[in-house]
Amino acid sequence: MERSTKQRAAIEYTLKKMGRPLLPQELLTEAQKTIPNLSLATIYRNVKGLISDGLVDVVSLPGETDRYEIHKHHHHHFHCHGCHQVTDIDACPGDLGKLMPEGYQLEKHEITLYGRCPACAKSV
Amino acid sequence: MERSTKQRAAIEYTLKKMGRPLLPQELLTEAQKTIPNLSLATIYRNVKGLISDGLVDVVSLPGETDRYEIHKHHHHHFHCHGCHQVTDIDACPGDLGKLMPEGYQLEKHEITLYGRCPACAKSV
DNA sequence: ATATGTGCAAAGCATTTGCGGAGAT
DNA sequence: ATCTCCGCAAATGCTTTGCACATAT
Repeated sequence: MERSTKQRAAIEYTLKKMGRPLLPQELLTEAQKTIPNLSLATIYRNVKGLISDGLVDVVSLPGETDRYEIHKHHHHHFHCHGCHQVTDIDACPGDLGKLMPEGYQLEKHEITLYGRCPACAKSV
Repeated sequence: MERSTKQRAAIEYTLKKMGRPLLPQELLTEAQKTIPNLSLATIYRNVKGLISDGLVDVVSLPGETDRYEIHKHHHHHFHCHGCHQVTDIDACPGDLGKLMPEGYQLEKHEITLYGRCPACAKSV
């Protein structure tokens, strides 16, 4: 049975407040503003629980440490080559079932876009 | 300047022969059939070099160790929830530029499809 | 001959786990 | 009172690195 602790509440609140994918360390630093001696292990344990509950999603990019963000409606991600920041993309090309080979069942999909954000596009 | 060693050749050859994303350990085991005392460190060092040369691509899936595969024409991946095997998808929805917010520059994209392969679809 | 690549073992990180104590029910 | 959760520190697993030797050029 799941208990509600102030740690769990602070972690969920922080993810909700920030609204973008956060690294475990970013999440820790931010949540420590509320609970000073919060530990990284607790971040990991609670995030795992929040993911099981469908409240949080993992954002995993090649060569990058996994980030976590509060669950939103279906969306995708943009990863800037310049500043490495991850941005939500609230659009989707839709039906990808037509890409599937015969016999394969499609359950979900993820799209990651790479490039440069407006700020980094200028400084090239 | 890059040298051509038998280790590098064996690693490239193995990736080419297998034709699917391989875990470092799988790649090591397979390439050791040619070079028995090949080390994992050499796998990593050479794979990194092959990636820089554009000969190999990283296939990164959430919660999974990165896999490596020989560079092919543009394609995507399907990840089976049942057997965890990764399959190439030789199709692409094309122009995703329309998903981009104003001012963002799109350089490339990756699509990962999740579901069940024919074998695993039956056994549910 | 020389500089780069290799194997081995140790070091680095991100993440997980064991444990005694704190806190929720 | 009980059982789960927390903080801390140690452990784990993947990847990188330092070093002495081997090898391609």
